[in-house]
Amino acid sequence: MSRPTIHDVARVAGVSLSTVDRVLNDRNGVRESTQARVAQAMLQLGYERNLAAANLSRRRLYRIRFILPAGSNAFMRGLEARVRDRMATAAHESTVIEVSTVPPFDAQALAAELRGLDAEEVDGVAVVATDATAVRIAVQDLRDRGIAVVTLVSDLPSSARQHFIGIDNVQAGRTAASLLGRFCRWRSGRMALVAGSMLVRDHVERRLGFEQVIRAEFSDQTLSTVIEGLDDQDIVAERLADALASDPDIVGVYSFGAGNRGVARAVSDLSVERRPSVVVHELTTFSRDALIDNVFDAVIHQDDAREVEVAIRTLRALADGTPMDGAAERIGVEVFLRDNLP
Amino acid sequence: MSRPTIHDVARVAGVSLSTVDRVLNDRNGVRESTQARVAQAMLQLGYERNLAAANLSRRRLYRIRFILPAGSNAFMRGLEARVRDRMATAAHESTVIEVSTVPPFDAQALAAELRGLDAEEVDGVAVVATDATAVRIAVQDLRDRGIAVVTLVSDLPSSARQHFIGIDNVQAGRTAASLLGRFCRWRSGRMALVAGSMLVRDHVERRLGFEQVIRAEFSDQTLSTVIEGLDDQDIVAERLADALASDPDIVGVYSFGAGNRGVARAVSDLSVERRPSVVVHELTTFSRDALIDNVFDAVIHQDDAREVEVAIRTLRALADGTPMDGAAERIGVEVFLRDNLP
DNA sequence: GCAAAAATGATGTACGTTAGTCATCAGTGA
DNA sequence: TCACTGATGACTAACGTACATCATTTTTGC
Repeated sequence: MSRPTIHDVARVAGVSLSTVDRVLNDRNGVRESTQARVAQAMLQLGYERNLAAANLSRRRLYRIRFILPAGSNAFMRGLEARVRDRMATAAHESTVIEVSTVPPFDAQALAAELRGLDAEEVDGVAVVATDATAVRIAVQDLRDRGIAVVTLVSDLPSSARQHFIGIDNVQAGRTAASLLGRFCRWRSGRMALVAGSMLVRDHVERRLGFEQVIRAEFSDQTLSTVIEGLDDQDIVAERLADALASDPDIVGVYSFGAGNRGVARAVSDLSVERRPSVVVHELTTFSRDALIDNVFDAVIHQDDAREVEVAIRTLRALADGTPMDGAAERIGVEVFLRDNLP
Repeated sequence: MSRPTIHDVARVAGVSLSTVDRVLNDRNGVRESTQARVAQAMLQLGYERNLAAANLSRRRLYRIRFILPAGSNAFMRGLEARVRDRMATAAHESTVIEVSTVPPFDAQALAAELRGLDAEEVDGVAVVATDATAVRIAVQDLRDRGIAVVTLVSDLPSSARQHFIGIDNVQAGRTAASLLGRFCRWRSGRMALVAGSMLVRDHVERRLGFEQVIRAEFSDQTLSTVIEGLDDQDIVAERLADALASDPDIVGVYSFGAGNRGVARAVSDLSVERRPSVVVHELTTFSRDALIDNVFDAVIHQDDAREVEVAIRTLRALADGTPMDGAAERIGVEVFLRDNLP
């Protein structure tokens, strides 16, 4: 009828409740042979521990820490807002969420923050990683101290982090190229790229993916040099406007850093026939409006609320030792046009 | 420190545990004035009942029934598979999922199935609705008997269902047009539409959305008459091939019913220069491969696994009387190109 | 075959809530 | 003043698990 309990396991294995408990929470002092008998009984009954009851009994709290870069980056501030939104409902699921911010692009500061975490106070960490050896070491150290670690938005490859929750930026760049290539298939010309800073790994990957696809699939399009906008809308506006003025063959623009406002300004000065197709990153109130006004053609997006949700679920599962369905929790590269806006 | 319990509420309100319990589970026999005192104490403490403990105590089971159309429709069979995938893990969350299928497009059969549901056996129903008055009445009847109802994939507007979980098909059609319009912006011509059966509400809506956007935004494109493929790949292949042969101006194809294999066959016979841009619905192993082979340009998709997940969460929340975050649970119109495939 | 050590059992309390029984008390109408 | 009703409190067992303590049994080493 209903699910078997430890009582059933004890009965079937012919041992006492205490022994089942000892096996289940692997305390010492149980003979191998009886352990096997208990395990066998569990298997036979299909016993699975009732997590709700267990957590109630041991007053378990999942203590999760988000570590995000400080600063004015709109995406990060949005992400932080999503985390804070989630804190209230997390309480109902006996999880406590804390957020801390560290100076952006500062590996030492991040590593120090990670080192400061205490296993007595934190079960798991979701961190927007800065790619550096100091950080890798700090992550390994956290794991050694029994703290679960997932990277969020920016990965830290070949480190001890247990999962990465974010989009594949090469794929994002490829997707942008796939869109722009099709948008401009029947009027070949040049594609302009607007980067934030090419020092950021994510941006390098996006560019890489973009160029891969343009070269392989849309070889009648050429690539112009990359405009570095430094994530500043005024610089973006100026440099992109210059490029568009001096090169009338630009038929597509892919901007993969911040500074969407600058892109919009540069583009909307042009007459409609001369306007390039434009693909940018991150859906915000601004980029949304720009889509509706037909200034942008498409926006590549990652769902920050979902990333937060998945991070929490993943860290809880890691704390419980529960398996996770990786496929279901995957964060995809989303495409928004003016007509499928949420 | 930790969350307040009913004990705290009792102490603050100056009443016994029993009385708090009476108020909480609104049993009768509590004076208005004391009810108010208890309510006040809860407010003051920010008390929120521990659902896990409550459910443990009352051995609550969430019993959820999915009702899907039978038949060979690939999307529905995929959906059913997702539901069955979810059944195992649902057990850990004290929810029991059942599935039943009814003859497709048969309002009477669906209504009868709904009528047969007993509130003693089911807490909530997720139903792929067939749009008919008999079904509306049956839904109202379910609600009257205290059973929660959500519609899945196909809505039943102006009925008593509490939520709709699925995509907006007008939006899906608009999105397809937005894509195809941009894909073909620099070579105007004719857009071919391939429907399943125009008797299905979803298909009507998709066509509507598509035509809206083409007319309003891409007025240099014309629309050819709709090809009815009857969700049969052979018919689709034949009729679409005919249309393409007789009308060399077809630059775009939007297929919004089943029969993707037929579309692929008709299109891939053409030389590359004459090939139209193609947008179809639903990501499957087949449409996935067709994207990779550049036979299809884009696939409009709804995430069935997510729909199942959201349906379960929604029905549980309805059973608990817990509020739901509608925005977070929204099902969006997804766009897949060959480069952002999962 | 004995003592020591290891393994197991028995039992109780707790987690926060539900749900029941029974006793008590204040207020009501007659 | 009596009997009655409605409101309230006190107490208990349960849900499935964790964890601690102490008693008892079995196994080991010699």
